[in-house]
Order: sequence, then structure tokens, then C-alpha cells
Amino acid sequence: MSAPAILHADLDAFYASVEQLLDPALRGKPIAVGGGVVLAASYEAKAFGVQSGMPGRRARELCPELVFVSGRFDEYQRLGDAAIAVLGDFTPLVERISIDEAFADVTGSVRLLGPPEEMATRIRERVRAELGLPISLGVASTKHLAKIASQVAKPDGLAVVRPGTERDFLRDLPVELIWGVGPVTKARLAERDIVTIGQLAATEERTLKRLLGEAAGEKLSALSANRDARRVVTGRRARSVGAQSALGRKPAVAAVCRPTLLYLADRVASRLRAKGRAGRTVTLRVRFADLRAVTRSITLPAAISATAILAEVAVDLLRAALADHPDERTLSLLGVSVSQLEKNAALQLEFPLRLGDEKRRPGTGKGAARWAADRAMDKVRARFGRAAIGYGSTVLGEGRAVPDAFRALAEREL
DNA sequence: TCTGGGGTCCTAGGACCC
DNA sequence: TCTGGGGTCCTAGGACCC
Repeated sequence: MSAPAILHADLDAFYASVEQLLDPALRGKPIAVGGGVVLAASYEAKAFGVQSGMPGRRARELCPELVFVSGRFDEYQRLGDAAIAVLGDFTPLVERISIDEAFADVTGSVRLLGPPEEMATRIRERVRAELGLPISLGVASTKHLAKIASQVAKPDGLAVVRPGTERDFLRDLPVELIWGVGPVTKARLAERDIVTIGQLAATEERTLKRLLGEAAGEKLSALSANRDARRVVTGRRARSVGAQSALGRKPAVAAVCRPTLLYLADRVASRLRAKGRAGRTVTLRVRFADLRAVTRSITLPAAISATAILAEVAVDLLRAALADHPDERTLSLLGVSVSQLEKNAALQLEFPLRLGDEKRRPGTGKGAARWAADRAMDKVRARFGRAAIGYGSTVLGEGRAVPDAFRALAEREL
């Protein structure tokens, strides 16, 4: 077997590129997808400093001629899938990271399809010819290097790190190009005058562990010295499911909290049911007016996926969180997530509704009735769409910052 | 110039068990 | 009885990524 050959593919300014593809009038112009918040910006807009996550007002200040488009989320999904599928024509070992990004291990395809660099070139040509989209590729012997290479290649480029040149390639790059080094770690390293990956590699692992913790120290020590043993993994499954909503500034009263938690619980629980999964740990996230966030969680004796039960647990957790913060009476965000996922959704039929309740037989009692009601609602939605029937969605449906269709794009495969 | 939503992984302390 | 050590689970918080 020849040297490992890993590709990392990354569609450039993906949502914005799709909009410019579908509407030629937008090409060459600074555009942003979104409105209240910038969900994505074209390269022309980025040149003005416009970034995703930025408030729309701020973006307009930076770039007065910025064109806002509302977003065609079904097209993003379709084209993202199609681009990743091109990788699948070169190897079955494709690990999708997000809607617009994936790793591919082409080591086993070299003999049949040629050098990895040629495969990368053909992938870029095909995505351009068949889909009309720019895509950047990195080619290297590890995931870490391939990912950095694709960032270096952007926009619309190809970068190859040849076997044997890895350490040279890394030496003068800034530490923040390492996957997992963000602002905090960067600052902590800078205090020790560690700025480049070469300097990081020259630092004792002991020192890094003391500075950054056991796991982070070990990881950075390995990555900086080009010891990346991670394999490309197909079919990764989500380990948690969540939903959250920014509220602006809302009083912490039942009239606000209950419908919001019901809506969030419904989003989470219906996703779980659709995949025949359920989870034992429920985590509630609260952010107060000052943007300080706290979480409260509980691990249940059995996994759940019924909307009403999840909502009740979330309400209880919120009560506990508010009791611990009696001064905070204004909320800016609520979130609900479920983890410790299990395969069997039917387990919840035996879950007692209240602590101390006796065990119910499967198929009887309130839990079963609620589950059956949820299933019936799921079926109506499958035929007529999500808005046809529901709990809190109509309460919050209008005026929220981000459309449900965008939320769905960020969801991970369960 | 603190801004949206969906995620992953790590740490640290406490409870509990052997 | 006291002391020590190891392991697992749970909870809360935090850094980071797309």
C-alpha cells in the first residue's frame, strides 16, 4: 500500500455561491444570505469585513451596497449533497463534516484512478462543470494536513502537501490554523511566545499539558509534530440532539417559557422519533439578559422521545435554574437538548411520568397515550408539512431570527 | 464591538462501588 | 477502624467547530 492519501473538500462561501449560481445578476456583487443576521457572505462581501453571524445592520454599515437575499435552503441541501456525492465516485471512505465540507480517504483508489492530486483536480473540475460551484481541495497524508491545505487553497484552489514535506509545510503557519485552537488557546500559547506551529512542535508535551490540560496538550503536541492518526470515518452518528431559540429580551414568566420550551421540545423529540431514537439525559440551557449562560441537566432512568414528557422535564429544569439565580428575571435564550441516545424508542413507554410513579406496562397509561398522539401528529406533518399541526410553533413561528429551514441544514444525521 | 443555531469533546468535583 | 487507590457515572461549565 502506498502512502496514505487524504482529501479535504470545502465548498467556497457555499450559500452565497449557490445564490450567485441561481441568479446571474448577483454574480460579482457583495451579497449576504439572511436578514437580521448574516448566515453567509460572498467573497465580494467578505472583502468589506462582512462575516457570518454578524448582525445585518452592522454588515450594511461595513458594505452599503450589500445585497441581502433570503435564502433557498432546499437548494443548499441538494447542491451540497451533489458535491459530496462526487467524492463518493472516487472512494467509499467519505466522512461528511457539514453541509459543505468532507474528508475522503483515496489511498485505496490510487492504483485504479491515479495520483491523489489528479483525483483532486478532477473532483474540482466536475463540481464546477456539473454543479457550477467553486470548491477548494487539500491533499495530504493526514486529515489534519488536508484540512489546513484546503484552507490555504481557498478560494477555488488546490493545495498539495507532498509526503515528507509535512513538517516544513507546518513550521511557519500560525497555531490557530490547527483544528481545535481558538481564541483562548491561541492567547494562552501567545503568553509563552508560542505563535507558530513550528514553535508548538518544539515545546515539551509536559509543558503543553500543564498549560492546556491533559487532552488538549496531547493533541496539540501530536498535531504540531505531524502525528495525526485519525482515520476517515464513514456513517458517524450524532451523540446529541438539540434546539435553541434566541428571545431578544423576555421576562422569565410562564407565558413566555412554556410555549417556547414546548416548541423546542417538539423540534427535538420529533427528530428523535423520526429516527427511532430516544435519549436519557435532558439539558436545558438558559442565557440571561447579560448573556451569561447556565445549564441544568438530568439523567433519567430510561430514554424518552415524547414531546410532552421532554417539555415537562425542561420546565422542571428551568424552574431549578431560575431558583438558583433569583436576581435574573430576563431571558435572552432558551435551549433544550437530549443526549445519551439509545436506539430503542419504545423504551419510553415504560418511563414513569413522575418520580415515584410505579412502572407502567408498555402500551398503557399516559406515557403511551402521549407517544401515540405524537406519532399521529408526525404522520400528519409528513403528509402536509410541519406547520399543519403542532404545539408551540405557531406561537413563535413569526418573527424569529432564523427560519426553520436553516435550522434543518445544521442538523446532524441521527 | 457579543451575534444565530446545531453540534463535539474535555475538565473537575462529588457520589458511589470495589 | 483508618487509609489508600482505581473506576464509573452524573452534573455544570467551557472551548471550539461549521
